[in-house]
Amino acid sequence: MTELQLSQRRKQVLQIVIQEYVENAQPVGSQSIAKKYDLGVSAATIRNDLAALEKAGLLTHPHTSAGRIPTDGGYRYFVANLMAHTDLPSHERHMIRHQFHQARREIDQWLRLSTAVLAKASTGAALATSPRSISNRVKHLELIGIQDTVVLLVLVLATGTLKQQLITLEQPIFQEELSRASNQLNVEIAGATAVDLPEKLEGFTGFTREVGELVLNTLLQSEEQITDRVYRHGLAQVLAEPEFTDGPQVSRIVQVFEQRTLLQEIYDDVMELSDVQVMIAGEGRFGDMQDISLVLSRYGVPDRVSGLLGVVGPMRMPYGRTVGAVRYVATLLNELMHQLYGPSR
Amino acid sequence: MTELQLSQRRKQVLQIVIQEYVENAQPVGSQSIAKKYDLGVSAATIRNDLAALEKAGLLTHPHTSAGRIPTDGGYRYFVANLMAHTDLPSHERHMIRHQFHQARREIDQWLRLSTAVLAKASTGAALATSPRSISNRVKHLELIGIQDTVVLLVLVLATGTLKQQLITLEQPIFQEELSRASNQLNVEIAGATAVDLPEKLEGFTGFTREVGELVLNTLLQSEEQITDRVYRHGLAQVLAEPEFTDGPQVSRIVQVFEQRTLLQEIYDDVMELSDVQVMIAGEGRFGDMQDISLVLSRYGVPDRVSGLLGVVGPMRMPYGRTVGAVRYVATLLNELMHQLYGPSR
DNA sequence: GGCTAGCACTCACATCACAAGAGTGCTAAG
DNA sequence: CTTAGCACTCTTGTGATGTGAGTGCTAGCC
Repeated sequence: MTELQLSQRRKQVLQIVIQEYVENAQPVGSQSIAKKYDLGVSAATIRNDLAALEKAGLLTHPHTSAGRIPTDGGYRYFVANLMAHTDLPSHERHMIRHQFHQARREIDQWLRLSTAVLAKASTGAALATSPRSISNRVKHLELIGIQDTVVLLVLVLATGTLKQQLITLEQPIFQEELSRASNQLNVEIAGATAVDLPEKLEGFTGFTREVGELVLNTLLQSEEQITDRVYRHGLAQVLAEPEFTDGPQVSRIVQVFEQRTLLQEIYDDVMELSDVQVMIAGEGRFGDMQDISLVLSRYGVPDRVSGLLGVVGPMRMPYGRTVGAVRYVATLLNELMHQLYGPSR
Repeated sequence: MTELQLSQRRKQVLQIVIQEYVENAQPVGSQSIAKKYDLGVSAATIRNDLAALEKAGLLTHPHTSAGRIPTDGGYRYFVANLMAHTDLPSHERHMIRHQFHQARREIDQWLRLSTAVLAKASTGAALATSPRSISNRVKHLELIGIQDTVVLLVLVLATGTLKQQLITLEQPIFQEELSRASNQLNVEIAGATAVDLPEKLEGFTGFTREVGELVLNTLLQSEEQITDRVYRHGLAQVLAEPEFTDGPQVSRIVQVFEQRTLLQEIYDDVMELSDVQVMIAGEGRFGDMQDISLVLSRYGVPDRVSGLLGVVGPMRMPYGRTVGAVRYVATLLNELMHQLYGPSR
């Protein structure tokens, strides 16, 4: 976006329009601004400002004789230049931190809690993906007979993630045989990454080799796939917002909320930037996201694990507060994850 | 419900009203019935029948001069006495079976697929819980150091389910020590149930004992909690139904769909019966489920594992088809689970 | 040039009246 | 028990009409 030159007052007017509209979901007119805010100028002047802001593409009006509402461009300008960086109030922060420290020390719990907290702190619906490992290493594997011809392969990765995979056999294998295979493999492939693994497997044949290949596959998959799990919370809340009274709108946001593929696509974008990212109406790059905004952040430990965390809501959203909430929860998660996956080992 | 005595024709009329209303979501009047279906009687007669059915509490009309629509009682009568037990058409069955056999052999995959398939085969939104084990046994445990003072406890249950739990320590423990503890415990507690375990732990002290207690807790929890995971699919689809054009309706069904607690409550009910169960408008026992129906089934292996599977939708639902779909998917899951958790071991 | 006051104009929205139509309930007769 | 007939009810759609918020523009003022 080319940087727009706006007079101080016009910036202020834009800010007021957005603030009022976010609050009341009602187009805002020149008079109500003049009356409520003392800008030292008359309604007529504000009217000129509004017209100018509209010409600049930051506002529209739904019909000739209605007040102004922000366009997606208007929100973008606001977020980029005008938005007050509001952190969550400290008592909320403390409450959230407390909740996290009360939770059992499990990633699953943390992420569930994260979405719950985020949904509560924002007006939107919260999303989180389970963390994906970066250049993961095999730490340990275990083969466990479940049925005569069914074996469970449990794979522990260096990041502490578990992967499981069932193997069906042509003929029964005894537990001793399984143990032998797993011991062999454990010695050989401990610490291996997806890159190292293939050559380390060369010596093996038969069942052991087969298991090794499976390990490799799982490893590769865990790095490619965005995640095996998406946490969601608070859809009901966001559907209560006035913009979602008509059908098409509802199905749009529900689809954004439910579709894994979208997250998959957005993932890399968010990973590039370290700060919270605001995506308004799909930023033109993503499908049908009219009137829908995302506030997303990466979380995790650099070069070890990372996931996606954020809020889906209507474009008319309290961005300051939402960004603050997402940032805070992401920071908290970072801290917690750091304790686990910390500096090294 | 006390058994109602209805003439053959009145049953037929009820059936027609339900069928038409399910199809068109429009109140159905006496004339349209007389014209479309050849009952050998005139519209006036049908009018009398409709009035009688209304008196019996099976139908209502939204206002004086509209056609009739079924009440919840009407649907219940229909499901109990009139509904044709329609299995899914065989080509659909084959397609579904095919999809299942293509999926990787993992419970997670199966359940994900189940909800996708169910949503597609019904007009509702599909739900499934991950299976819960009944009187589970410990098969194997593993202690893995993640950080100096962070240990991951991996627990494999006899059913092949994995449980993980992080343990934070006061002071570092070396991997040898961990291995020693896990070996000891493995020997002692393999095959133990939540009932046996306490006495087996008596001999242990210190860290080993601590881990043992954790295992016990996890075991207990896995039998109490409904499940750690709920699979969902197809909310967008069900929200497209005409009954969900207004706000309160939407939030009702979204809540039913999202809330874990409801499933928790219903769980035991469904477990008692072996067949598919239809729950119309909460059957009076469950909260605010006006105009919402559930079609649920148990799945799993008797006395080993079991979970919940079903569809959430509007009361105006093609029950025959939906029941058929749920039953078929449940049967399929049963087969698959049987292969895993089969007769014994 | 920027600001202000005044004023005509526009357009959504609410209200009312009115007609059309679907469907009922009732009555009386077969 | 069934049927035909008919008055009655109530939703739905349409058009007319008024109201009001808000705009856009012009002319004058600092």
